[in-house]
Amino acid sequence: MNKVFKALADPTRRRVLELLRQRPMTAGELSEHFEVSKPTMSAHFAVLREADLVDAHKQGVTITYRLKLSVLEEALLGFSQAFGIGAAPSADIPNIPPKETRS
Amino acid sequence: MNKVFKALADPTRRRVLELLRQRPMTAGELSEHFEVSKPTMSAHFAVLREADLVDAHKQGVTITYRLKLSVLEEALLGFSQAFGIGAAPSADIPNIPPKETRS
DNA sequence: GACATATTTCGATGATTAGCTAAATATCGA
DNA sequence: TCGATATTTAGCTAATCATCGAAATATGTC
Repeated sequence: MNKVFKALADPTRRRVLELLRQRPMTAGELSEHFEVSKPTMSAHFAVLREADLVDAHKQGVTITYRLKLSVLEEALLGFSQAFGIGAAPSADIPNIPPKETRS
Repeated sequence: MNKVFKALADPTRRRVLELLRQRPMTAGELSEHFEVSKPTMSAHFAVLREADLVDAHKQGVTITYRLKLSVLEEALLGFSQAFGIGAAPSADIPNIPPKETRS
């Protein structure tokens, strides 16, 4: 789960995931959406793979990346529920009323 | 939103947020839960403030940090919804006053 | 086999980050 | 005012990170 959050920390990688939400795409196809070099994109893909957020499927000379939505979902939902955010079985977690002060 | 994800990328900071989920705590009180130095913790607090995930309320010599749940919620839920995850919006989460830490 | 294509690995670089100790700042109580 | 306490700022180091160009790897085509 730490790796997932580390992976989500970079805007490029979050954008890659959003692109993959629509359909699987090849590395080159994904790269076209960004202005960074292909080695850099490749490194981003490696981080996403390492976090198990995508899987890579090689067909011939191309590599197709596919979003592993369940992994993203589990991490995000799991974390959210620890805070009582989102769809959650009503947990007995006390919350603090907002107060909006700053020094 | 980028700052929020950057802030969430560090396990210490995620843990701080989870501690603050229960009740507001002072910087020193929070620091006791970790094995890093206080200046290091102070830097983590600064990142969380910068991401607007907490706010700081100075009372006398101590500074009390409080989780801004709505900001966390908005970021997490917003991102989740881009993926169709965790569709259900947070119902009523009971707002229970903090355990009195005598001032 | 030679060549083009898709992608990764290598090696380097500059930026950011987490960590530390020491020092500064601010507040409180005597 | 002095000393204790809480927290931050300053200055530093080591590690991690995003990025690049060049080279390597693998595949398909002629």
